[in-house]
Amino acid sequence: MERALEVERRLAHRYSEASLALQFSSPLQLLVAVILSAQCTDARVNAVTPSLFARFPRVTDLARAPLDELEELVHSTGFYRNKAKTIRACCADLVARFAGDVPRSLHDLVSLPGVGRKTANMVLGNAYGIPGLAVDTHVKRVAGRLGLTEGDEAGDIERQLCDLLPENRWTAFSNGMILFGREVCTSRSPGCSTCPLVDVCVSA
DNA sequence: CTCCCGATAT
DNA sequence: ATATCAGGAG
Repeated sequence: MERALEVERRLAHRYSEASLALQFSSPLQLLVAVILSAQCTDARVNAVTPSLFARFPRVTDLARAPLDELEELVHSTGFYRNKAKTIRACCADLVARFAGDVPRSLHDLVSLPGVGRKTANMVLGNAYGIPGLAVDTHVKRVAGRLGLTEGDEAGDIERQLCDLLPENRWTAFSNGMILFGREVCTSRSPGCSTCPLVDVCVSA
């Protein structure tokens, strides 16, 4: 399947190597930002994280943060009760089991409350430079339309895509697919008229 | 499979 | 009005 490599090459040309719309300045901040990004735009997350991290700068602060205060700070991202609870529980777990550090393995990351494969791979790739291919709603949709993957299950799609690409391209690929899915191949409209991938797409 | 849930584009 | 948004837990 040469098409996957061609798609990756064009996405890499279109976007810078580690292009990510979420703002963060540490692995912990990225972890929290990705938890907040569930069913929410990155712009909305970026609007709340500065005040969140100003109020609770350290992992120990987040681990002991009053729930109602946390809920208020993340309210506009939706699912705010779950997210507040999850962030606090996750940070408490980081303190209890990992000396307050964000782990560098998929196994450990996924063991944290509120952290699934998508969040774990995002942190591995973008905070640590460890190969990780995050499959979110955009990657799932765009890869399916391009004809790179079959099926609808995220874990399945992750495996298929990882098989098609070298490890050192996994993170850039998923970052690029996500931005591309936001800008061009959106859920509402594939945008084929201005798509730079029409010639390698089975759905165009 | 359902629930969590506000903000935005269409 | 409604579909969708960098998901994960029970």
